[in-house]
Amino acid sequence: MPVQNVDIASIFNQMADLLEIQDANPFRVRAYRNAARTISDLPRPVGDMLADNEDPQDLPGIGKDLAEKIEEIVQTGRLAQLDELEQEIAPELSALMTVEGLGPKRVQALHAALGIRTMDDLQQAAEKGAIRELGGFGAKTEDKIREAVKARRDEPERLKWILAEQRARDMVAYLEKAPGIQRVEVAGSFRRCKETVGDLDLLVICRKAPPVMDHFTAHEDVDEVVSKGRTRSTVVLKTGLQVDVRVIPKVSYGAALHYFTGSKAHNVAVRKRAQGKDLKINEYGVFRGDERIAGRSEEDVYRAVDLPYIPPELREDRGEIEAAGNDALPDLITLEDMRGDLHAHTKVTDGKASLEDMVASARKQGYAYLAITEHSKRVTMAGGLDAQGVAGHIARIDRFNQSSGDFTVLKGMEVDILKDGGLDLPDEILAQLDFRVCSVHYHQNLSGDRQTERILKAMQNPYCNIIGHPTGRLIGERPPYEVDMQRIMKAARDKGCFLELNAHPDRLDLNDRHCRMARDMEVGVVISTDAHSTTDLEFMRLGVAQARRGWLSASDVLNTRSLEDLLAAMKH
DNA sequence: GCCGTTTTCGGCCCGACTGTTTTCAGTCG
Repeated sequence: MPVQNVDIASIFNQMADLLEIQDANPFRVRAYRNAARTISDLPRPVGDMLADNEDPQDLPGIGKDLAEKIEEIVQTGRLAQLDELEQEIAPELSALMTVEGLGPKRVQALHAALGIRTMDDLQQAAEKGAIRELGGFGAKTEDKIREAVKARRDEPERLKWILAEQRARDMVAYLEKAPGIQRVEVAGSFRRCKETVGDLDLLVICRKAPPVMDHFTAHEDVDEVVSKGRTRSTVVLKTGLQVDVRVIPKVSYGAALHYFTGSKAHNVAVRKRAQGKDLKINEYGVFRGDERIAGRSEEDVYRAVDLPYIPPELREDRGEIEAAGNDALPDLITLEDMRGDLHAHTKVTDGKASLEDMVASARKQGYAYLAITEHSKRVTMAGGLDAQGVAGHIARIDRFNQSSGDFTVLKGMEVDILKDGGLDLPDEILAQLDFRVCSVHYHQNLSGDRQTERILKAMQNPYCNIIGHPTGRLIGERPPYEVDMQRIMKAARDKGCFLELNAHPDRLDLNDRHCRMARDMEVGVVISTDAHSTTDLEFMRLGVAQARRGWLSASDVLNTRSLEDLLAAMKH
């Protein structure tokens, strides 16, 4: 089993945890954490990069030492220095730091004074009342630790973005009813449109803060008030979702929005840039000495450090600051750029709506075309079509298009990629369609090599236009297939095949890094919703958000083009 | 441990809230 990037990242994070407990140089600790983040952000396995003679030292935050450690991990699967460190410090201690309110110092203190190593030790000590006796700890801290250990057992998953959106809307509507409220905005990873959201960060402009804080913490769904201050409060809802509210003055609005939108890594990089110009950035503004020189809008903040506005979706410290500095930010795709949807089902197979209703919904989206891509016969559970079924499908759409005016329904199929890489319908049938989306549905747990070969084989077929949901992952439920995306993309580019960004909220597959990779490798992307109902077509906005996170412009995405250009591009 | 448009050494982002501290350390984001 080759070493995955997550394995390297996890070893570096473990190093950071243990060094931190050991009270090592905090910047050294940070170096390990930064490296872990860099590695897990990479679109392809580090092992492959090494095999291709790429130097890890070219990566940001990776120097000579860490590059050697990476090589060691790739070759041996372990890091000798971590093994040594684990002789000095009990490795289980790092897990204790995941308890809310426990950081390296307290974990070390608990270990030294009470011999606490495991979560069970911690719980027992808290129940016995042993912790409150320790210097620096008290009754309240002990209570919090006891509660935190308990709460940790059923820690909530990160919410899919679309669910976070619902919660955010509810909370914004509630806060808008607070006395003296002037403006409420959602920041954080939600605003950056990350595929999952861990907590909600809400910013508030109001006349007086205390009544807003009272209103907020009195919400009927609040399970626990974690903290409540003059300008900042945190609660946990009964659903387990954490919500932070911060009250900010108007003159600081832009600086605060920037600050609380993050990502943390992006903010650190921007503040560092500010330092170089003798400026200081915090959530209240941009300061030269004591003088506030910017902060009312985010544009002001960026302008103060000589940068153009950077859209939230790009703020991950993945090169956007450098690109902005060089005036090389991508002109990001928008929902308005989309001219049609290329993956949808009707009730002929497993969809819920008729062709007519799907078209009506697509027209409402402002589209010029919609592809109906029914399942093929192998997907029996969905009532997939055989050759005869496809003939009926084609006839139905031809008939519909005769009276559809300026709107066109495209004849597509979602063709199953069989275990051996063959397609689930004969070529002479496939030839009668406008285009084909080819997807893996079964045998999802083949080895990485076999899965990759399978998809490459499918792409050999001249009728394969689009690879549907290329990694098969279901967010939070099913991991991606083990495919070598580098090879898939290379082949897609060579064969003029497109990769789907499936916009369904459970999938969002390609992910953001894959989109970025497609852009860099000049592979065409389509954004499709895989709609099974009329309302599913609205998932397009999630797909577009993901594409923006992956730096895609309209020109990178096939279904921003006119029908003529689209069909021409499919012929290869 | 990384890094360099004043640097190969000496820096490394910044502030709110809490609890136990009587002036601040720890944690968090």
